Amino acid sequence: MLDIKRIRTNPDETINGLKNKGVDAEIDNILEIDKKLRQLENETDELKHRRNVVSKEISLKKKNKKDASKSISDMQKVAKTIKVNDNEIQKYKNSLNELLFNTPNIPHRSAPIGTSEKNNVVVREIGKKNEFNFSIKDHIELAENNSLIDFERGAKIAGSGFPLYTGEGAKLERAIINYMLDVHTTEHGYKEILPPFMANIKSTTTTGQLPKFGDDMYFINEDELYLVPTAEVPVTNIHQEEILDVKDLPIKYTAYSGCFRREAGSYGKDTRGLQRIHQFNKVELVQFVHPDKSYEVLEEIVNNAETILKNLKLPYRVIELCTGDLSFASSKCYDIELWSPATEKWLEVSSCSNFEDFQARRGGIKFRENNKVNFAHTLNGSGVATPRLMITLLENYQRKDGSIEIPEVLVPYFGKKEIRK
RNA sequence: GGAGAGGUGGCCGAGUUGGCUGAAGGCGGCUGCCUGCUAAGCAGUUGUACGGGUUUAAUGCUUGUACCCCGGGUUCGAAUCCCGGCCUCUCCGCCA
Repeated sequence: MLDIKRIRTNPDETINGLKNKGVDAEIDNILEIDKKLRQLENETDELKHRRNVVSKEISLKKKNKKDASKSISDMQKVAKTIKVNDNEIQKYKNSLNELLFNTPNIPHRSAPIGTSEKNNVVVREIGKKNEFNFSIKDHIELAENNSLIDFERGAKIAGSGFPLYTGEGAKLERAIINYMLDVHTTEHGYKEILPPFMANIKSTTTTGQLPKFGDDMYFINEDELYLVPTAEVPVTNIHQEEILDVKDLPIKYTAYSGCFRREAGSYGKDTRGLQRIHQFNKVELVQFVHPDKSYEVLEEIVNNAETILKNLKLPYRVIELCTGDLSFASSKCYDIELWSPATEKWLEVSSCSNFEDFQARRGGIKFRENNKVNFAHTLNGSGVATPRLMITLLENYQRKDGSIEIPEVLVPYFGKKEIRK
């Protein structure tokens, strides 16, 4: 959520920033409601002040056995006006909030200006694309030939987009998750979290999925709970409505979670195999930081995710998203993409964002420094999501005979050096 | 799912015949005094949000309103009374 005071004092900054994101914000409307709201609040505060004063007088009069009926009848009228005004104020507040909660974050000055992913910038490309001297198979064939994933039975159980990992496939998935968590906790200093896989309306509003993107999530009607689309949601909300001590910053959490996404409206896109699925596993990195540090920390988070890919010796590249491609809540974002040799495409496995105080305002995540309270900055990044990692791992580590080599760092976790049928 | 208890400031904990309680008391925190250092002691101070006025380079000062789980209601006036909801705990049932 944007700071209403900032919009008030510098509306052009907001308008231009949002324009870069491709959004026509209703700033005029926001300012008008804000003005009316404050005016009415002032009037009503004065009435309430009078009521408080006179009520004390009434109390005294009664104590001294004096007649208070005139004051009481006066205050009856005042009370009525207050009630009417309070209702009106609530209406203004509701519409102001609706506007503010639906207004996206402003891009950071350093984000490249552009309208679509075509304007994204490749920051660096690491690792060499493998050269194969045989005709390679794609991940689906590799997974099915080696009995790692049973897509058909997964679909039987829950529908397409719900892969069923079996045998060594299940074990490899688990090895990857464990490996990533270990690196982030022991080498990068994150505290491990295993969060709830469902979150309520307030929590999903904090991170920005609600109110606009509710349709992307699975919703349990009876309990008013969303299945988490990412661990970002539960983990960012750990400190919802808290005032942290500046000494405790930065707070660094890493969390494994299942991720559930309806992917509505993307039928027909990347539907084969693991590319775009409804349930997947991800290890997430979340940090709560001092506002002065958040852009430094964004680079740190990208590096943390890259470490995993470097150690796995998979070729990847880092993309800086242009303003038009930034998500609703983020000010600046890097994507990391892995190279899939079978499809000859780059596949996104991580998205690292700085939200500045956007989520913190929605969720009331603050910190105290020198007796002053301020909003923290929140960031997160995938470290990383498993499905496309699995795709590129299988494809890059396949051998001519159809077997799959296990990357060195995963061997202790997987227990074997190769998968061979 | 059934029965009961309860939700007060950073924490503990008073306050439920409605008014003088933003909230006693204690702990913790901060400031000053004291002290060779530490501890103890003494004095003061100590919530958040949103406004108004004044002021500064940053800041500060002052004033108002709201907040005792959330939302309604009664009343001139509610932490205190009434209704609805949420959450926590205990017991029973069910269950991985």
